[in-house]
Amino acid sequence: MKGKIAKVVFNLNVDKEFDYFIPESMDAGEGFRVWVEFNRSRRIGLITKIGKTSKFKELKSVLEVLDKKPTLSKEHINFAKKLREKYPSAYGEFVFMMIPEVLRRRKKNVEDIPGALPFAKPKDKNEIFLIMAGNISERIKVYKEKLKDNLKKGSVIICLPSISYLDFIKDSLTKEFSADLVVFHSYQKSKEFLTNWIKAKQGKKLILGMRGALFYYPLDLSLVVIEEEASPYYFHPEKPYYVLFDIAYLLYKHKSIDLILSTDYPTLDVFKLMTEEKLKLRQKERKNKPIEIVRAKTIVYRKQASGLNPLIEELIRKNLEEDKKMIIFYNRRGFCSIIRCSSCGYVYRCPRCLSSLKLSLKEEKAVCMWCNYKESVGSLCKICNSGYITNFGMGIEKLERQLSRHFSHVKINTIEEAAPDSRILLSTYAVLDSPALLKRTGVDVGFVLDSDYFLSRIDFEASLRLYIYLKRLSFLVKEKVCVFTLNPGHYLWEKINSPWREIYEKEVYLRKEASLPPYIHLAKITLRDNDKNRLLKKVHQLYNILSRNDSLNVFGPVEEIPFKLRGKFHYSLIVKAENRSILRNELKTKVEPFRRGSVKMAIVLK
DNA sequence: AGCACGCCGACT
DNA sequence: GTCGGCGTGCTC
Repeated sequence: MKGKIAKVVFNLNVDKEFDYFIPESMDAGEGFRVWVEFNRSRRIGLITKIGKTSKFKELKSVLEVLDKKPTLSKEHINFAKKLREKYPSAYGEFVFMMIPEVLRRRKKNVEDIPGALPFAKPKDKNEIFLIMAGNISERIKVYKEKLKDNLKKGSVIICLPSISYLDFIKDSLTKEFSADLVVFHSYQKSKEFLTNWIKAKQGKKLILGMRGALFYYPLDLSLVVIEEEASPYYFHPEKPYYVLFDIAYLLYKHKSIDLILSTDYPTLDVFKLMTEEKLKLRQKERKNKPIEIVRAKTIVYRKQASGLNPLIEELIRKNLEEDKKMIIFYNRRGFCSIIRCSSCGYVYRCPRCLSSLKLSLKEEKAVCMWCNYKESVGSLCKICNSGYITNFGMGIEKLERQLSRHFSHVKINTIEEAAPDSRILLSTYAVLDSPALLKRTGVDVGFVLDSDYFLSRIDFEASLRLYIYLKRLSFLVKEKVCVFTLNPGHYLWEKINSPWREIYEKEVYLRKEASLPPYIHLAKITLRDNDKNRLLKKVHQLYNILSRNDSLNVFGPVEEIPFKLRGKFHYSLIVKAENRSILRNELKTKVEPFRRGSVKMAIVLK
């Protein structure tokens, strides 16, 4: 067929362009959204290309052109194509990632989409910087000048791990920058988001957003900053999967932008880039306080009596005498780990997650730590009605109570309830993911009671994560950190107070020896479904399909933690490959077609 | 993503 | 026989 032919993509898991005939009367080109008939229904497509011929004999006509000016520029369409080549998702899915939600689905005309900006002039030289300092304010000081320079030339995007960082960074930047600020986040109303998107297109903007913001980059983009570069939020496990750093790196390569990775401690991948001299390090001196490793025979409990470990008790007493303020880390929320009837043995479990419920004293209820299901617990068993409900295991609320008994003259609280006169605070590790709260409360000494919680996990990233947590803590305390461990021979402890590079070098060496990222590529595929047998059948099928490829190493299936969440069971397969494009092709051709029926899938790429 | 088509086991 | 779940293929 001949005439003016539009190559159209859809927001579907179909990695193809479809040809449509553009009637003479219509004005449409690359980047325009169109309303077309597709497989017995009507939907929005986006024109990626205009052609003169099609190998199809009968083409359907474009029903309506939805834009007066292109929604996406040619550059954006090409960028979607690059992403398609890198990741297993479809062309159209990436194309539609780049336009706001309102323009994706509804048949909605937008009158005032401004025309595309001209291409930004490629820079003569562009660079990657790794900025390392203990907190965001310090890091902003380091890259502030770079930010100003780049804003003179074009737009800058700062990516944040989560919305909790937004207000802080907005405040600290607006004081210093007169540039127009645009904020993107997924809680914005669609109309507001669209307005911001249009505003960002006009150029020379300072754009703040989460991981998704990079997909909406303006054509004059000059610099991308990734704040908290090591945050797990930057690995997007749902469709379309991507790793934020990869996308920023693609922009660095093909668009010649500058890239700033800002963090207290980097991912191992970024460290590897550093050793290969592919980036420049700007490091601010940090005064980390010493970390002491204390060998413990039992943690928290004394073997027999239900009392505190005498070692810990003694340390706390000593520090109280010296008028020190302390924080104690113990990674179990709630009061206990199991609630059981001592008469019939019934254990309170979450009906949706299969996990045992924990007692929460504040709410006087049994709570599921995974899905927040709550249930009242009386003093009598709800099954046999004959008695004693007892609880087992240690949670921070129980620890708080025990400490209060031992040291009744001082104020002891969890960190969320910290008061100015609290002498001992209790916390889980979660607070170290955004340590602002900890910084505000200010403590002298930190105790880490269950470091082994991390070291015993079958997770190749767990020990580096523990290292980062401990270092963060040692940066925030005024005096020192005491870490209790049952495992004093662990390699982490040898160099815990050495310069950070040494532990990273050791970790890199171990990863190389064990064939783990960043030396190989890894995908963790998690399947979920409410029918356990159907799910198991599926996951074994997938295992068999993937095992046939000799260039892949497939492990599993393993039960995820939590195994059952909100009624859905979770199984994972780990796939390792030396070659990234082989892995990508297998995910695209073997794993993606598997995404059918009720079984749902998430993939984390490393 | 939807939707049709076709295969196979269950059941009035 | 025929109803329905589910695997497979297709959409310009």
